[in-house]
Amino acid sequence: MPKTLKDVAIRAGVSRSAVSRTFTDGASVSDKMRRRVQKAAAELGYSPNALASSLTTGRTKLIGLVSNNFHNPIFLEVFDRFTRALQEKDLRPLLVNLTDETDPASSVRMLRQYSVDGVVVASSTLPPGFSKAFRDAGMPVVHAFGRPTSSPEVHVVGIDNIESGRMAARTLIARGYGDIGFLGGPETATSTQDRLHGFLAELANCPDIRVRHSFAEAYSFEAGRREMLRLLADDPAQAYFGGDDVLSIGALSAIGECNLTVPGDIGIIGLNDMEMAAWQNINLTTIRQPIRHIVASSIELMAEMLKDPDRLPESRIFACEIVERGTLRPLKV
Amino acid sequence: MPKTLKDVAIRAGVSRSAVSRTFTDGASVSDKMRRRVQKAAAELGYSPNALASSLTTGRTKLIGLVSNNFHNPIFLEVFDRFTRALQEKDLRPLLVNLTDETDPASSVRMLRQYSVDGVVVASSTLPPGFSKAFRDAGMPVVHAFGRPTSSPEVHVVGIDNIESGRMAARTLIARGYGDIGFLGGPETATSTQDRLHGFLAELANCPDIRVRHSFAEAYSFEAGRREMLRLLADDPAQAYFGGDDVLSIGALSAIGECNLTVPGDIGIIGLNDMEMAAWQNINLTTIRQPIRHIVASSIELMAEMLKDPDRLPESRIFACEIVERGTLRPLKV
DNA sequence: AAAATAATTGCAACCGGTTGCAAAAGACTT
DNA sequence: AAGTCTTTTGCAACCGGTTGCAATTATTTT
Repeated sequence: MPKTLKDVAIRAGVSRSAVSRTFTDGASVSDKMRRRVQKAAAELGYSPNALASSLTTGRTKLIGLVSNNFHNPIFLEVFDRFTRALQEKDLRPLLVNLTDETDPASSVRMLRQYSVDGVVVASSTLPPGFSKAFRDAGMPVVHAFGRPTSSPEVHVVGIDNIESGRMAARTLIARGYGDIGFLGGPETATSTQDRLHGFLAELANCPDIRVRHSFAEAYSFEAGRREMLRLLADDPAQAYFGGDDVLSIGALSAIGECNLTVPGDIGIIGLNDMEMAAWQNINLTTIRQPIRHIVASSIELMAEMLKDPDRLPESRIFACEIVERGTLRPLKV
Repeated sequence: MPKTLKDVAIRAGVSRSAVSRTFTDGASVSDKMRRRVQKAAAELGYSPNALASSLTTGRTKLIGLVSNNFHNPIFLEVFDRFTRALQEKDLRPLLVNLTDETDPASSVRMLRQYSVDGVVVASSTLPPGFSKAFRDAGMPVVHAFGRPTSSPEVHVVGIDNIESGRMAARTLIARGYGDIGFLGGPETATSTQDRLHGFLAELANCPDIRVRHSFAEAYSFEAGRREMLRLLADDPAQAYFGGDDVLSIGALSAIGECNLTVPGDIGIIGLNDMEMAAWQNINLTTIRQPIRHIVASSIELMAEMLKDPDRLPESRIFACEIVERGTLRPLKV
């Protein structure tokens, strides 16, 4: 049913190459020819088949967007930004939802079958080896929200989680808390590990502050809530650094359920600054992760890779900042 | 770099057709041949190019997943379900984020260029004509969360919004509210219109109940909050049917900001029953939209269309149910 | 106005697969 | 062992485009 190059060529009474050329920019076509072809194409309602052309050009403009974070509301923002950024660059997101069952090899195979031009992995919980699998299969990869290192094996864009852990610790120290907890996300996530590491390192200078840490099973409301309930049942700390915002909101809920107040009885600081954190009935003090910059930079990097696939892997690190709201006691003066 | 059919053929010492046949099921190949080819393929790390094959078979297994709801957290659940359901059926979601700027024609063109096998439109706010544009371009379409009608022009899967409006009204009546408001989503959305219609129809039987209605600009926290603040500033009703859950949560926030209590001073009932509605610190009474069934049914329908593209358009309507939580006063006994 | 140069066009091969058809190979009869 | 019926295999054309190359046409130069 859909019209082809040939149909247009016949209608315009020219060669197929001529038609092809009017639809590929940079090709040599006279204005007269172009107009003639465009007229015929318009009459037929022709639009070129991107997949067929990919066969010869070797480019599909398809980008695999791979994530396992379909339960953290912040990722709706992330997907929104990624899809828009890709669309603006005339690229198309082929979405891959990594469930617990999917094995890495099969998603690699799948994306290869569709000859995606590149892969964006968006996750702070996937093991680092994961994105390497794509690279090893010869695809340009950018790991957004990954763990930046000084000698990265794939491109990584994200924040310095160690530093953000320190930042959280400093914030809590400055507010005079003497008994502080780290309520982390899943223990296996690099983001959790790094944040804890920085957190403890900063507090190592403060021998008079009591510090403990534990982990929730996921970056989720329910996991945060459950872990906080557990903590509350037995001698909780005065303030916690929650693994991320949604987890912290779960913790807030737990605190409320126990009829304790925030920040009166317990303080919380989250991480991400998702839209919800600013909701007036949540009003979470948090560390802002500059999502828009991370996404924009990831896509920019991807665009660079498409031009030069041999570009050396690089880490791009963005700074975080404290967003002061209502879940920590005020700064001591 | 990636290996081709030909490479495998040479390595196995057979014809290209033979290789092709071992990778298409239902083709005639002897076991001996199949094993031989598979061995060669494995040695080379070959995997067939889905796009090239789509050229001759006319099927890409690509499904356009089109939405404009990238700001409503419920859609993360929706995307999660859709992507998984598609993956299970060996279909790939090509995500299209409809922003205010994108015109329908361009997304139609885009999806045609990628020869998607079908299009799933997931939105309760898009005008009905939108999905028709895809159908007119010859693609199988399912509009999930659309407006079901008795003579649909495309397949529609969703709830009966008129009935859900009635259900909300009945619920509020049963609780003895004498002054009731409809705090709708965007006025142009079919879902808003239908819900209001049902709501008013049901209340038409109760002349002694005062009824008013107004609209928020979007199904969003901020829009709900703003509209509720406006309403609170001047003689608010006793209870409201909020356009959807996020919007209702925004309204709850506004109520809290004015130091009023829920359900003491004002009652709220939402619609959707998104995960967040069950969060203990929100605890929103709402009408559950059976998302999982809507999604599953949409994909099922899409699969049917792929088999029989001439299938007549049908509406599939799912029932909603009240989820009783803490934002309405208890039922009178 | 002829020669030299540049821009445009069509031919034909190719991208990586699939598939109808006829030839070749196997399996079964008798 | 020859003859018949199936199954398997390869050939070659095709899917809808792109592109190097040579031929053609237009433009400039002298």
